Amino acid sequence: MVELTPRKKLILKAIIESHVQDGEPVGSKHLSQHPGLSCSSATIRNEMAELEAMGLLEQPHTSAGRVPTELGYRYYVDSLLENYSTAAAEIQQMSANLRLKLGELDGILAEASRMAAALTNYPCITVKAKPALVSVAKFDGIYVDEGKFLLIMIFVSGAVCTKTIETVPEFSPQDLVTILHALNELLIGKSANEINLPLIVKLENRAGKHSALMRQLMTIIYDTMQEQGRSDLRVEGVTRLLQYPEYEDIDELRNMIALFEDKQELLAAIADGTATHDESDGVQVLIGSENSVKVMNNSTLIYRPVKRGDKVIGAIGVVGPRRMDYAKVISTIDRLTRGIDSLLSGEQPLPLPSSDEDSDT
Amino acid sequence: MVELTPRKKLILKAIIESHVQDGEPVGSKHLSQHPGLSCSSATIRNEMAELEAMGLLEQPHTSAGRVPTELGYRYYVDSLLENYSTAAAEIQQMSANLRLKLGELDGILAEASRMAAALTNYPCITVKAKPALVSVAKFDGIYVDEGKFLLIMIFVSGAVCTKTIETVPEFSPQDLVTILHALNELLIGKSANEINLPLIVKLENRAGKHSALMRQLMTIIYDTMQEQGRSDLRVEGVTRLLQYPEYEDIDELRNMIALFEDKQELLAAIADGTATHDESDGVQVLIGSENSVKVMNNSTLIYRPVKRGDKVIGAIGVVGPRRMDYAKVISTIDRLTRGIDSLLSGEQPLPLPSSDEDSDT
DNA sequence: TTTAGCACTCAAAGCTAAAGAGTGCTAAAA
DNA sequence: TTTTAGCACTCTTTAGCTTTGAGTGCTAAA
Repeated sequence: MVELTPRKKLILKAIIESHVQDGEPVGSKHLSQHPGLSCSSATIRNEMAELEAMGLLEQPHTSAGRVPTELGYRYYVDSLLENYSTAAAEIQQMSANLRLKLGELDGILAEASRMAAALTNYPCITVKAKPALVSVAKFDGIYVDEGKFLLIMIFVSGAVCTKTIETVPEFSPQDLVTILHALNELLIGKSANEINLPLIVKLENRAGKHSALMRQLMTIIYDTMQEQGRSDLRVEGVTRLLQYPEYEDIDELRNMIALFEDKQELLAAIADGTATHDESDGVQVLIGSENSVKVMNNSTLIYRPVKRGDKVIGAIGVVGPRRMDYAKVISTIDRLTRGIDSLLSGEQPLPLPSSDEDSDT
Repeated sequence: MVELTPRKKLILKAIIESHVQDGEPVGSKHLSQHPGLSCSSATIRNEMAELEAMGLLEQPHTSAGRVPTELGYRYYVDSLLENYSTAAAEIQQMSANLRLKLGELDGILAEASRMAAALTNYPCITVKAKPALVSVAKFDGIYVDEGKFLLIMIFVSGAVCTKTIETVPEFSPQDLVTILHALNELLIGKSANEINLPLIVKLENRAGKHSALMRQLMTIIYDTMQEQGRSDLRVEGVTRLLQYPEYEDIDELRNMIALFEDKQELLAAIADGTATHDESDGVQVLIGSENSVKVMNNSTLIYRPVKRGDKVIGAIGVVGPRRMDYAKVISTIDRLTRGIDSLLSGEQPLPLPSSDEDSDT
């Protein structure tokens, strides 16, 4: 993209910011009152015509003002948008909640999702990456009550899962020890699809009179392992879309929601974006058709991977209309995910880089 | 409500069922073709006029067909609706999932909610009642890894909660034993608001060099107890409302969603309904203004309490337009909640009463 | 290079007329 | 006494038409 003259930059920026605020096309007269632009509407019309010729603006129809194109937004995000900063206080306050959830990735992602949605006022999506390999490092158990115990699975990934199991009252603490012994001896290090019939039979034999319980446990363990191994995508706060006139058309809304429910496509879009766009470390901004999903041609997806050490273990992002408050969203996602990165790496305080004057909420 | 003549009953039923299906007002001509009604449209017009005089029907405007009033639906549900029955197979199949979640009330409700929403195609709400008293019966723990352990809280209600705690690597299994000892000695049987400063100080002293950890644990334990003690309302599948033309008006939809997000009002409505309506054991049907929430004047709320033994521990319900497939929804909620009742009481198989010819889906 | 002026375009809003669905009433038929 | 056919009437919906006004592009002068 060629350099623009300073005035063109100013005009483009003003148009985008005005449009982001009220969603209306921006006319030359309105723009001529912008402080910092001391020229007549006619001059601005000329400039706008040129910006349109470059593909940065467009008109919904001849007698309307200008609206940024996808390319316009892209230029804005890449070249015109500096020093975004969020209300650091908000994040800091909420990060306390995050730290409480430490140790459970699911919990962290869920909490972060809620935070991101609340801060940006757009629906938030979280992705949990598929772990390379799922197997249990250790089984443990706690006898709770007559015939009721807690099965604890500690995975090699460090994740911990617990399931409450209810069985017959005759089931004794000693029986639990026996069963845990068997599980630890035969299932450690096995992946879900290595659990085959001979293995199950062997385990049932070890369980003696509680072989029925053992079979039930196998189902539960198998399901839990499957669940651990699945990549997972969640959407939080879909209903926030209702606020934006872009989705007042009920069909647009329905399409979007169908997309959220399908999940596969969204996952693909994110994988896509991560692969193709610049350094896959920073915040990714996919505007309109830049992401491959047709339904999202009028929407923007902004997200950033979450890492533990240097391994990507998920992503957190936000979906909204193309007309989006990019500064705010990018900054929020950036802070939030960086905060999680460092939490996960064990650094204690959530870092709040640089000095912060709050942006508007 | 006075008895209607058989023909009037037939007409009312036909009108409601036709209207439920397509949402359009029903005209006399259309109705005269109904098999079972062998009279002219003029006769039907006379009957309809009388039904309207009784307050069972109304006209959106002079030149439109008739639409059931709230009272009309009420009469239909009370007097005209017999032998509803669901696709039993569907429920049976899904009940397997339910049984897997046994032991965690939250899990059961969540699963049931998903089932109800899927079966009826309306948003489903679940309520967890506020338990009379929350206190921990026993603390337990499992040392997972260097400085990482699982804290297990067994509540007197039988609920079990686990939290993964990450602390300093120096933290040894022996330290865990010490801490559990202290917790069990000082916190058993205490309710959340009995945890005061002297108690905390005592606990921190017991923790020795890990007093910071102990303080962190107190926060977590306190929060968990609070959470256990809260009554809780969740809504699943809000977006299903989009299917129904009643909510095509975006404001109607917004109001509804705001209602779901507020929760207090909905809780009140349910408490209300349980208190005022017939035997509080069966399925409750609150049509339009019968529930006190103004926003729901055009909607219906159908729910039934869930019990363990004879104690109400929650409720599961469905929200949709007044024009609702009452037969199907009532039957689904009834089966589902009865199934859960008996699961919770420890009876093994999910009972599927009576012979079932499937109704349409 | 900038600006004022002016003719032109086109969506949005309002207005009118025609179409159509459904009713209530009356009078005749069963 | 009940049912039915006929008819005038009401009122929404739809389509087409006009008006309004915002915003533009172009031209010519500053």
